[in-house]
Amino acid sequence: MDYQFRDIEKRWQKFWAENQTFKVDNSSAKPKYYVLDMFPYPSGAGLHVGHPLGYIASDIFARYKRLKGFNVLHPMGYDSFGLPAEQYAIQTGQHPAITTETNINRYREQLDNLGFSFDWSREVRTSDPEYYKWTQWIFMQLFNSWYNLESDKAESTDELIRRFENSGTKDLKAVCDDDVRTFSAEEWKGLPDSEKQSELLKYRLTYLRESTVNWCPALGTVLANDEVKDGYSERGGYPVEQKKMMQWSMRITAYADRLLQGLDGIDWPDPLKEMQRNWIGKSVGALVKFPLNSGNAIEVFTTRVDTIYGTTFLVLAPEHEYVTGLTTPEQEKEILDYIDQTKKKTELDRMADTKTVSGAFTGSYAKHPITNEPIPIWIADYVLAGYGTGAVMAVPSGDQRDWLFATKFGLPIVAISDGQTNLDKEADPTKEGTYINSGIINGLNYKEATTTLIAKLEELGAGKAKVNYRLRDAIFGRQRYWGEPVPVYFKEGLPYLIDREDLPLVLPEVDKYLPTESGEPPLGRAENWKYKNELEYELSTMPGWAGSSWYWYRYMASQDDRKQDTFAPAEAIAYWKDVDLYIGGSEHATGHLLYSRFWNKFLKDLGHVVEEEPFKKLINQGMIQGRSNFVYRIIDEEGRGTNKFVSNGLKSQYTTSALHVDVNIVMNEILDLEKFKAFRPEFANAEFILENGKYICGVEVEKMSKSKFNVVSPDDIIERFGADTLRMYEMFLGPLEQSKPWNTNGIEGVFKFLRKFWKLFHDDEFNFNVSDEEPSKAEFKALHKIIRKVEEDIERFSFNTSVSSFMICVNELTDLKCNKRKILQELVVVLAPYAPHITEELWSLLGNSAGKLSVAAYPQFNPEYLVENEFSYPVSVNGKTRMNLNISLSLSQAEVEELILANEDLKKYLDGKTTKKIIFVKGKIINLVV
RNA sequence: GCUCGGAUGGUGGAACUGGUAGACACGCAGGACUUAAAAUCCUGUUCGCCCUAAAGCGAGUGCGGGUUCGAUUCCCGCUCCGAGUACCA
Repeated sequence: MDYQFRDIEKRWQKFWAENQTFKVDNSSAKPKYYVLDMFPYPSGAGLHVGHPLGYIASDIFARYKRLKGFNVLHPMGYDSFGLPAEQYAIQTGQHPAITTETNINRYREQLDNLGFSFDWSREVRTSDPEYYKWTQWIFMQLFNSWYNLESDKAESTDELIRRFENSGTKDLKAVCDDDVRTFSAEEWKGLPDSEKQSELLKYRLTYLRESTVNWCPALGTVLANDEVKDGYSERGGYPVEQKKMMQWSMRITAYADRLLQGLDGIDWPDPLKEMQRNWIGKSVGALVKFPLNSGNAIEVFTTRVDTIYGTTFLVLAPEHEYVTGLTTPEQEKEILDYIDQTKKKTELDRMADTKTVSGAFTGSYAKHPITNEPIPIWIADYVLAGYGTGAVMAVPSGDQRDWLFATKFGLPIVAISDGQTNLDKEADPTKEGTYINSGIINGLNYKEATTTLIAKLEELGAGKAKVNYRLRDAIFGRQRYWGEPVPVYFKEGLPYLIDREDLPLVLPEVDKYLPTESGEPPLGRAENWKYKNELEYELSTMPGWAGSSWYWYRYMASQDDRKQDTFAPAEAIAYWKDVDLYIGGSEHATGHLLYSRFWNKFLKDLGHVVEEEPFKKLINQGMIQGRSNFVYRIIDEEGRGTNKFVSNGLKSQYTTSALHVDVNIVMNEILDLEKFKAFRPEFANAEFILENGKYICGVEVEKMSKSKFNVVSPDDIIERFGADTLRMYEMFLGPLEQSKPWNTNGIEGVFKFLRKFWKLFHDDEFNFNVSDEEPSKAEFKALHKIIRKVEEDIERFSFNTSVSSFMICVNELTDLKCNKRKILQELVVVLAPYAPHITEELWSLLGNSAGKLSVAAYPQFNPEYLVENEFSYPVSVNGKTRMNLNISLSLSQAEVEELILANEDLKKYLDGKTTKKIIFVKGKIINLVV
């Protein structure tokens, strides 16, 4: 029979499901390998052809590793809490759980059609109470932990309380809020319980605090920094403003340094690591206090404490809390005007306008901490309230922004190093040279000066070394419905954890998915929803990233394991350890991938998991963009659309308007006219101006979306060509990491390849016909070339080149008319990860036991079949290739040279010149230098 | 501005540590089979010049330089495209 892909694929998908072919055990004599995909949010639109790209790659890799003798964990699940289902619920009143369930079923069907080797018995859904029970449990662990800087890890708050009881805050080194109190053991013991609790909250790794947050009025919720892009919400694109609110936060800053350190040891793409480094934004410097007459001091952060003698003014952010107190009556109008002016600027204005220098003088002075000289205090919007201390010491000779400011306002610019040049034109931040005009550091170099100054400032009590991070603690509450309830209740205004036995705290039913009339989050609508029937629960839910920050551990728990009272049994974690290969998009660089590393480190500190980093190797698959097709409708003189359409190549002769046309009725830019008339019935009688008898469409790359008619569904492709073709074609498109527009042109090449492959096993009448004869040398060579090539390609994730190589191999075997079992059976195994259905079918036709292909042994590469004793050398003269010569590979350089110089054909290229030198690289090239 | 990535035929792309640039596939052109179409198969296909053809000559991997016997690959300078990020003190 001809290659009946529809029948073959359905049959094997059913077989795998019924036999649980890909179910994996938590113990095995084989080495483990964990291949993970970033799990999808099940959106209502279903999968388009771009989504499975990464899944196909990971599935090929997982199947390959199985053949290579690994026990492979390859699971899939759904990140099923999130905004779209809730927005839909607001519009329609339908419970998000129902929408989510429908979408998941649709996703599952589409994924199944692609023939993935997932172990579905381990599926997770973040919105399932049996799953989010453990998300809540982790939240409780964070609540009950603090970060001990001495041991450099998280520890239980019980331990902290014990310390307070024994020695108060003496010698305590902890990551905590700025406003913690110092107290003795006695003082601690004397505190009322409520004050103890409110003090402890300042140390907890998840805490409630009044802070400035990103508030999105349209979504009615706060957002984390990574959910805001250019002042708009990432989801929906609504404006975001700053607002002070009481909010749950995660003390991720405690892990800033470990998050940075950990990047060095993991195999991730460099751009992604760089993004995380920038996001964490570590800068090493010093905190310096400039005393005020009032007895207070202005604290600044600087990375260049060595330039302190060059400080000629201080600049505060307009929002700085001291501004009002420092403004003198004479300057009051100017300052108020300036603050007013900056307030009017939106975030976007401020970003766009970085050229204009502006500011205002407060009229007050601070004292230089070392020289005691008066330093004028200015305000300017180039200093940001949210970074460092919101104040800087301005050193115009060393910092370009300070230089511009000083030049504009006529403030002095003092050189501080003999290495500085051109100070009349610009600042010179050099660290070369020795210091001048710099008191105690005159004559010293950069390193000496820094050490000396820090020691001096510490002695004076005026400063200390300090590492500053750009990373902020992550806001953890969302004023939304469709998320995990926070397992917290309130008593006298203070938060307390619910009992562990009460987990999961199930999301209550509400009448509407909107805030209450008094502005409370939707959970405020739940009736009779009280802890122990009397105490208020927290009404915020957790953000989208909560459930995805630990999900890879839940996959380690088998269905049986999930009956136990743990998120994953210790033995399972000890066996699977971490993810060996993680494939997903780079858009999660500063969100999911950072939070996951944070929670992983935290769970490691508490001894629940074994590895410091969760994802050993990570690959970002490229985004598949849409590729839109257009038809051109001719516009008449009155500007109205006519019933005529002109082909792309002739459109310049007319006035036209471009209309999107469904890409699925266009092949190689040629429009199927009959299908077009069916697609747009109002143009059923349209006339078409053709070129060469064809209507050629225009092309543009855009985002894939329904409104642009450029969505290509995997279901349609599978119906026409089969899943094996789709899998191989997606790989064939180009390097995995590269973004590219989807283009179905060319898929037939892959389909033809699979048919050709099928034909190797069949005679002209399509009878199965495989011979047991001994293969020829050429046949062995073709096979072993592909064995080696595919192995090399998979190891370096170059899937597109292996598809080409398969084509070459099958072309060669077709030319050789090879139908030898010894060759074909091994080829079936090598191709199996890419095209699992057709290979399963042929594997069983070859008489092997059904379904065992996925654990067959990967063929052993034998280099002997590739040994050549002759090579056709390109012979070039002065680097220009002139001819090819077959020469035995056993000859020495001297023998080859002799042969070359004796060659008559070559003489005409030498043009009578003498050969100066012969370059001979064995098996590569011969080059004559004349 | 800074950081990172990229630029190769009509198209997607290949060339892994410097060694025959354009593999593989699409498209296109021509041909075979067929009453015809579809399917399949065969031939050609970087560009330019010369040419009935065979063959030959020249240019060629964004641009300009450099290193080298030899550069798509390494170095320096630039242009354009994409991503991230931003008065970060």
